[in-house]
Amino acid sequence: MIRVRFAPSPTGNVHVGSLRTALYNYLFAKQNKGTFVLRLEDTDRTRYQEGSVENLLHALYTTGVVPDEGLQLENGQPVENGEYGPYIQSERLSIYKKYIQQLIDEGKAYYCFCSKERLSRLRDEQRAAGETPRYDGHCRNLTPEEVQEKINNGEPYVIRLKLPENTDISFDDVVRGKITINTKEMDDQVLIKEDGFPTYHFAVVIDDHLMKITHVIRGEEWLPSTPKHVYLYQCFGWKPPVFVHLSNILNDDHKKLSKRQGDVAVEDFLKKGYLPEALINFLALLGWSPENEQEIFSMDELKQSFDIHRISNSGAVFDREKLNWMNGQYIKKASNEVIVKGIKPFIEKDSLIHVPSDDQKESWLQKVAELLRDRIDFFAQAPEELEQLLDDHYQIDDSEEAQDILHAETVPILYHALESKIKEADQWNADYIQKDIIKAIQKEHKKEKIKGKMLYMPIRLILTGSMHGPDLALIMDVLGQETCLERLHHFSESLKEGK
RNA sequence: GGCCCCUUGGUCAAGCGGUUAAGACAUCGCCCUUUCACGGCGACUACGGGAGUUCGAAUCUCCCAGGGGUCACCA
Repeated sequence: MIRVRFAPSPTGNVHVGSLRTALYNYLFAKQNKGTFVLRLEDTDRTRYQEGSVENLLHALYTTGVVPDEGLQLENGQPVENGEYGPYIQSERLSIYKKYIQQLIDEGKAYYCFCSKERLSRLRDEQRAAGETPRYDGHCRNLTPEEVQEKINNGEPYVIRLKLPENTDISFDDVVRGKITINTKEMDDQVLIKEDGFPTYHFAVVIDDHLMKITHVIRGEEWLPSTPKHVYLYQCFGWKPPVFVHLSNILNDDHKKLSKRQGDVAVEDFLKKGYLPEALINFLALLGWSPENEQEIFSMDELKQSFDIHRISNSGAVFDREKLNWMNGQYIKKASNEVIVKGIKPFIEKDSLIHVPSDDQKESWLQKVAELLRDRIDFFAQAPEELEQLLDDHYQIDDSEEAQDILHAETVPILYHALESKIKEADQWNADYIQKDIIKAIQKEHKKEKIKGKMLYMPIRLILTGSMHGPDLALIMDVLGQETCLERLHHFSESLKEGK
């Protein structure tokens, strides 16, 4: 039975890199009918940030990376479910206590009373001497009596792992292969901190074992410390899990993806109007590739195709352009409801866009959604795409080409025809506008040769101010009968003033 | 600096000893179209360097270079 886990710290928003790690765990579990556990690693109380658990759960649930066990959401509230709990490390202190005692009794861990000041001085000296900073083993060989005395005196202490000297420790990583590191290169890692909390290195081993985790899929920053974890498994006589270390997601400059260069939190992308499905699809392909050439994957398809053996071993640059393209693909295929829901808040927030009153709002939004679906990559782009069309203070393109079109001799004829057609229109929809207004004008003015570019372009310029834009009938529909007339008159006024 | 990992076009990447070295994004061009967008077609660009092994190497080995990660009582 496959059991995997995602074990973040509650230190803020969920990074897209973390989401990818969670996703890979989730996909691997699902395709093997396994269990995806969510555990909270909150052993550093100083870094805890209010609201991060809610944020975490929200990100996971809206993207569909839903845990089967551990921390879950029920009626909008975080709860813990499962038989291997608690799933929050700060609630497991007594468990760690039991296992650390075993290590001490067996001489595999020891008390250390060195002050942080001494340690820091030691590191500085070592660094200055060009050495790798390491603990010098000062407290490694204290007698039980000495230890007891110091404890009785109330001296603060930590508990360190007693590493064997000059011993190779190896393990197999699914994406990297066999990795061997000698204990000479390792430190007597602190297992229990002065405050009694375990460090990550200790808690992760105890919890993964107790929770029967079979595969540890995590970021590559853990690769160098994995031998410590492997050694701990050996100390307890436990079978280590299979390790899968994922390469980092990088910025354009090939540094670790960071806040400096734009959004990195899942929430940021959701807020900008990226679809969760698209984000998941994009992240899945960032570091994993399918056997065939498929690009667009639903979550179900990912569950089918995902393969931990096809995870790539080099860092991947987070290409926002490609994310945009992919999200655009999802928007094109989305239902009108999804698009309306997505664009609505952005449009309502934009003061330049005149949104019709409530009774017409919904149908208007439907039309706008149809107009935008092929034109935006994510919903936050909706306003800028609409502004040039719907802003009351729009300016008519003053380029030579545009002005030439507007001053063609057929324009006055076209103007009057258009005005009367709009006035007498007894209905208003794209179909009617196309057939009974635009095409009708073309038919009725064959002899003046009002057709093609000289038909569409002046109307477009007069009504939108721009030579570019969506299908004319669609725009006029969205603009509305009244606004079209207003703009028509506004144009004729400006013409009179200009002359 | 020590240790570990990585290295195919600008980006994501396929490739597992013999290929014209896929595909996608981006870029550019053409087509479609009233315009823009969408879509279609096409072009452009890649095996970090050097030694081996081999009849043959992007694929195997070694060295070098570059990049990244890590060296906390943070995860």
